[in-house]
Amino acid sequence: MVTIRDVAREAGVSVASASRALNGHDSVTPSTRARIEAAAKQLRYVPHSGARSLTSRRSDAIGVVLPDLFGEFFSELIRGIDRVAFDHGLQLLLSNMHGSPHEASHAVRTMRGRVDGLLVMSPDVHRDGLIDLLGDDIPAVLLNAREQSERFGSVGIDNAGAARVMTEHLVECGYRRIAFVAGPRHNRDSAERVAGFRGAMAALTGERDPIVVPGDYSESSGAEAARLLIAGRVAVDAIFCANDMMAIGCAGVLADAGIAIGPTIGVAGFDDIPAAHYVEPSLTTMNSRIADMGAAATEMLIAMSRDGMPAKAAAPLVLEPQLMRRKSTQRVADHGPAPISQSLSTGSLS
Amino acid sequence: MVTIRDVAREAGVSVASASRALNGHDSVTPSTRARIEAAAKQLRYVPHSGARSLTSRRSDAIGVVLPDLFGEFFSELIRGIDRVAFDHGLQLLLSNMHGSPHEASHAVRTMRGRVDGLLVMSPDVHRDGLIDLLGDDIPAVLLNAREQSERFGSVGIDNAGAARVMTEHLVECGYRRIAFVAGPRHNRDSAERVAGFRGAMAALTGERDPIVVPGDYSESSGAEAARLLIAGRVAVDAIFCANDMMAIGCAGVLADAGIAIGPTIGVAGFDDIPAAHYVEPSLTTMNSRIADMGAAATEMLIAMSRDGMPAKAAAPLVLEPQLMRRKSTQRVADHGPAPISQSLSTGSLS
DNA sequence: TTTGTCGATGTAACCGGTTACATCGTCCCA
DNA sequence: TGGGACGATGTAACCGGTTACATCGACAAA
Repeated sequence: MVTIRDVAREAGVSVASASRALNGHDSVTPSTRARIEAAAKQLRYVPHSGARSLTSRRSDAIGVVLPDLFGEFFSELIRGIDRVAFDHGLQLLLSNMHGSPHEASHAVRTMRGRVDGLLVMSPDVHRDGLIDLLGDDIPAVLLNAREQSERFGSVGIDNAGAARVMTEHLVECGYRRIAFVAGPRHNRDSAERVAGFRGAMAALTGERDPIVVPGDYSESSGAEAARLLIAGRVAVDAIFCANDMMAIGCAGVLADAGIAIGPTIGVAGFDDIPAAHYVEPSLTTMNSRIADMGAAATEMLIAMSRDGMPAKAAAPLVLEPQLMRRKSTQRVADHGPAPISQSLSTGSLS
Repeated sequence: MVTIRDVAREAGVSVASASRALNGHDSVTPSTRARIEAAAKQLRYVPHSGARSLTSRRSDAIGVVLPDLFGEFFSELIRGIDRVAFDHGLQLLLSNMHGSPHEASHAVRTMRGRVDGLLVMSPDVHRDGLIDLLGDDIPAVLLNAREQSERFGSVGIDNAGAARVMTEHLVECGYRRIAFVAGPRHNRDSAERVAGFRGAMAALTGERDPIVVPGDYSESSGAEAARLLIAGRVAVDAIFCANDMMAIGCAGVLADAGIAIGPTIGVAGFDDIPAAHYVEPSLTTMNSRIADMGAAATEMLIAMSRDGMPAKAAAPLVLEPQLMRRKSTQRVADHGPAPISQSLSTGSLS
């Protein structure tokens, strides 16, 4: 491995001069600089960033600790984080805690000293024991956690508000007997969505105890919920699922049962994953703005580390999801663009 | 920031003893060890991994350099990489080169000294000038690149073979006049898929110059291709697209034109992104096994670094995509499960 | 009691950079 | 011609760990 001392020796100068020349400092004679650069090139010298960040006390990297690598959610989040991080020349050190508190603390520990800041998405920072692992010496932003603290930044989405917006939309469309399919029992997001739904139902329809079916965010649990409603002969004219995958599973079962989705029973999801756009009929849902959340959290982290330590966290940021109206809550069927004359296409294409 | 010297002072021992105790070495008296651990806990000491890896010459992290954060592709790849990396206790340092050779070399340079190995997905390592940045001192595995070298490992998928398999499937289904929609002009994967398609067509149908329409992997370019074929009154009974997004765009236009997808015109894609499963009719495609590719590359990288440097690369690995038969190439309509009696469902649900 | 051994602990060098401070030579001005 | 100022370069300390080697003390054997 070639070090800066090798370069210095080759160029016949001291390491200090080599360092200065390679970092573009001004107090170096053009000729020495040229000699040093030539030596570096010839030896294929590449600086050791680890060693550099030891003295400079900056790593130009931020750590990202995620509970799991959920499909859509994960990639959207990373995309948003990357967008901002890239603009600031930061790299991403990724850690998947695989849902285990032990792994979570391991991840945070090994990130110490190699990142300038931490983006942590943990269902529960207390339960995971992260709360005092996140020291005062490095800024941290919590994602989607309801942790109010002076020490951390925090970015999340307004689940309750979004559920209210969707419920209003359903009522506006004319649906009245609305059932909700919940996510995993201890999932905070899901609980907030249920609460928002309940509140809106009480306010809008007077129904104080609407039907809430349990689910677990999986497509199959959504299907199961639909079967349950059908088998129980429950009087329902719309189903609002706590996420899109369950809504898709739900819609599949309804369609197989010959029920017109939209006209007969409205179906709505939450998250706006790409598939929501592609299913037939397309799914009305709340866009969670996951990428925006990642981007906003990264901005906040950068701002915090600029302000110096111990960082004073900015006010928690809460993003409002957006309603995406699609066909699954449309009471009158939309037939789309008029088809090109059948005779023309069959005549020419087959 | 609390260092190991603080811990040592607090416990009344030397840094050497502190280091030994905290790393579980055996030559430490139980009582001293206890004193040191107590001090560490009290001071909330967390070791500085950057400093540690400077001496130990291991970082327990691997660098991942990607051309861009494509949606499905990216998340699948990361998932596969993470699966293996996690099993080996490795972290992932991610870099997005945003399609720019300059960024690519910057990424590789800054990773020097903070990772034990590199996973590089670069359209062209030569053009990007990465070829001699990837020194001999750190193992590297190239993803999806046709670079034959002793110095690097390499993992890719058999694009040509997969295109052949799909073409055979289409012919077996009874389609004869098959058009291909290509990806971006300089994309190597796309070129290989075209070549596989051409070869198979010549062998199976005798057609030496099948129609190949240009595209760019986007949904809209697939739609455009379909419009082109319709407008040109081209005699075609199946369309094979170089990726799924184009196939989805293509199918959309055909459906709007009133053409039955499957019975009248078969449509096939490539990659098997989740949406392929959800579109109606579901899309026949080749599963690229992206996650497997990431996992295999990571395994190879780990094996290389275990063998010591300069690493001798293993033989290049080429994965065979799998055919996913779905409805878009089904000549007879499949009506799915018999619907539950309409009277029952409407009677109970609305 | 002396000496040799061995285990626990301390000292200091080292990993590969950066940088404060010292040194040296040149040039300018009195 | 001598002294001061300044710019280029070198020396060495430092970042926070690890570890080879030295040291020290206790204990056993002679």
